[in-house]
This record gives sequence, C-alpha cells and structure tokens, in this order.
Amino acid sequence: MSTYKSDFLNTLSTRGYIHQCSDATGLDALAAKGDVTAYIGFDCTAKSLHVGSLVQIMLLHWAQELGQKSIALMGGGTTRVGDPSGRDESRKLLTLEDIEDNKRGIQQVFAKFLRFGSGPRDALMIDNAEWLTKLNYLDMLRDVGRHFSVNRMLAMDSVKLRLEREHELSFIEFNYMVLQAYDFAELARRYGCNLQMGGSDQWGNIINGIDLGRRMGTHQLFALTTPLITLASGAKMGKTSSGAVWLNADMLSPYGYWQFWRNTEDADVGRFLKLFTALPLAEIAKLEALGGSEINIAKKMLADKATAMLHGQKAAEDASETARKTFEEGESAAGLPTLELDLSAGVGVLQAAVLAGFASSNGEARRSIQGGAIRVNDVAVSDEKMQLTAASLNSEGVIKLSMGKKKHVLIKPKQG
RNA sequence: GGGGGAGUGUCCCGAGUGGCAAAGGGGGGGGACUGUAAAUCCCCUGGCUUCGCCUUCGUAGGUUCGAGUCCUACCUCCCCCA
Repeated sequence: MSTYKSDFLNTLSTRGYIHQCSDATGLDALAAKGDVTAYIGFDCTAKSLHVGSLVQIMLLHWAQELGQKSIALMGGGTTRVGDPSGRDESRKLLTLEDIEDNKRGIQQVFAKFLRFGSGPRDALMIDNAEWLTKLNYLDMLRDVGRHFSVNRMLAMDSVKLRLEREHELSFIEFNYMVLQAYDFAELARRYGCNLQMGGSDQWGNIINGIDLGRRMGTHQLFALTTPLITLASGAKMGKTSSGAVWLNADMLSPYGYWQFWRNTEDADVGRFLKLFTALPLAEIAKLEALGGSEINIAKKMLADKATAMLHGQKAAEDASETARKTFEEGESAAGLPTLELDLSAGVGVLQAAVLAGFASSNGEARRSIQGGAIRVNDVAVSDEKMQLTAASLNSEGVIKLSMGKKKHVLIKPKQG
C-alpha cells in the first residue's frame, strides 16, 4: 500500500480514507513538498454536523498534521441553494436566519480538530457566502456558465437519479454543482487551494470544479474522495437508539457520543480506529488482533480516543467512568443524564418515562412496561400505575430510571 | 386543452370484497441468548382519564345503520394524445 512518496497520501491510504483520487501521482508530488492546500465544504443544513461528516473532518485534520494547509469551507452561500446529490427529493429551502444559525453551530466543532490562525500552516475557515452572494447573474453566466455543458450536467449522477425516477429537480438545485465548482476555482485563486476532498457522492461535483478551474486558467486542481462509511452489517452509520449522532455537545452528550463508539460492531472496530482516531497503526493492529470478548478493549479505546478528540480528554474519561460504573458495576453513576422532578405529590412512572425521553406518549411507555423494559432502581416495573415518590429514592438520593439495558436517567427531587 | 392512472397508519414501502384501528414488509423499540457486538428467536410499533372513548386512508361535501372502499367537487403528482 505504501507506494506514495508523501506522508500525507501514505497515511490517508493506509488508514482507509481514499476512495478515488483524480491524479494520485501529481498530488503525491505536491504533498511531498507540503504544497497541498486542501478544502472540504460543509453545508449548513442543521445546527450541528453529525458523525457522517467526521471522516471529512478527520481528513482536514490529517492534512494539517501532515504538513499541508487545510481549509474548512462553510456553505453559507451554497446552503441557500441546496445540494441535490444523493437525494431523491428536494430539500426544503432554509431561511437565511436558519442558515446563519446552523453555521454558528457547525463552526464550533472544527476548532477541536484543526489549529486556526494566520500562519502558513494554520487552517482557515471561510464562508462561500463571501463571494457567492456578490455574484451578478449575467456576469456569472458569461464567465462561468459558458464553461458548463448541460449535456454533461444531465449525465451527472445527482441529476440522472432524479430524472430517471421522474422526481422533480428544480432549477435552483440544478445550479448547485455550478456553484460548488465555482467555489473550488475561487478558492484556488484566492488561497492557492489545489485539492478538494469530500465524500464519494461529491466526486462529480469536485471533477466539475477541476474542469472549471482549467477553463478559467487556475493551476492544476485535484480531487480526493472518501469511501462511503457503512457498518459491517450494511446499515448506514450514524444512528443511535436516540437519533443521529451529533457532534455538538448540546445535541448529544459526550457520554452519548462515547456510547455510540462503544457499541461499534466487532467487524468495524479496526476500520473505525483507523478512520476516527489518530492512534498509530501499530497499536491499532494489536487491538484488532484481540478476539472474543477481548475485542471490547478495542471498543473502549475507540470510544475513549474518538470522544477525547471531539470533547476533550476529561470528558472522555468521565464518560468512560460513567459507563464502567453503570455497565460493569451496575451502580447509578453520577455521570448519567439527570432529570429533576417534584416528587412531593408523586409522579407516575408512565409520565416519568415520557419526561426521560424513553417514550413519546404514555401509551408507548405503557407498552414498554408490558414488555418488561422499564426499571426503577434496577427493579423491573410491573405496575404501570406505580408512583415515584421520595420513598423511591435510593441510598444516593436519586431514582435510577432505566429502559432497556442502555438507557438510564437519574431522577433527582426538585428543590423547593 | 383532451384521455388515462395514482395519492393508505405524519419514518418509509405497500395490500385492502361497504363492517377496519385497517394485511404484509422494511426501519425503529423491547425481551431472550451473549461480550453494552453480530447473527438468531420472541414481543411491541395511532392517542387517551384504556373492560371504554377519541382520531386516522390527498381535501371538502354526499349516499348508507355503517365508507379507505360508492357518488360529487377540488388539490397534488404521473402517463398518453394535442
């Protein structure tokens, strides 16, 4: 595998980040000199990125670690249009306020993975709204639009999919790829950017950027895409029992994040250690070699390292300790999510389960109890009319309410 | 503009003779087995003040003891002709 001259491509290749590359040899030569300026675009479609974008973030991380320059591009402009790639229905258009809001949420994460600044090796964060919002339609058509062939655009996967399935593709979405291509060319001109990376579904869009760059007279541009990360079982990655795996701590706690990695399937551990931690390959090889239940050591390492990268060492240790107490000692560890309730008049278990987020209605909570899923202080609840009162508090002054093996909430009495 | 077809449980796909809270999948949740894994098996998957009541089949009316199912109008989407 180690056929590259540069640490950059060698590392990316051996850790499993490379799916396609437009000109590996040419890129390798640049990387060997530390002359790569790589960017990845992130659209602001939600208040936080989720693990689905983590491979991309890691890519920027490695680029910087391995002597290149990284640019995190916020899609403040492109999000106003909406990327049709990989979707068979239009996204609903977001309001400008939502986009700004989302952008603020997304930006927080990058500081954990990149060093920003103004030095030559410092990473940059740029918003494509900076130039996209200033474009003039006629100028745009004459300067950029003339380089695009509609014939070719129609052949692009993102477009073809919609056309073949006879699903609507609006004109605004059709323009997304033009804007993304323009971004690449603009970054090349402004910042000497020469590499765009992204998920495999972005290949077409990136290639368009390379073509546009050539026609507009920029230096040679390169494309590098990552494989689509799926679980060994074939499912898409990134869901937990309680929804998407968000990167922002206010949307998924470090403990929840740690749990996500801890629950990785056996067959994925090695691959994920390479992709989502910076652990040296030699160490990963040792962990991968563990068999049987010992593989859990590797899973804990994965959870520790991945959580530490995102939320910091301290948060990772806390999460790890909370999990150890909860699962290995069966205690009600203080690090579990808590819920304050006024217990003076008693609170029904059904209501408590709903408030804890275990069920979305009393009926659902009731069914869970009938299925034996709900436990109070580790004792299965059989009576759905059970009341939680001050008498239910355990020796630590809390009530441990659980659903299934993995969902636990500590209920604390509300003070005055 | 003319002709034809379709919209089903707000996660998705999809059956549905006038008696239907509505078949079957997928997805999701839980249980068993395990190792907080996978695979497998079992249960659940409209709401509520739950031996009952309420709300659901594009929208609004109508026929009927009773309508997802029949009739009328409207909306949306698709196909053919122009």
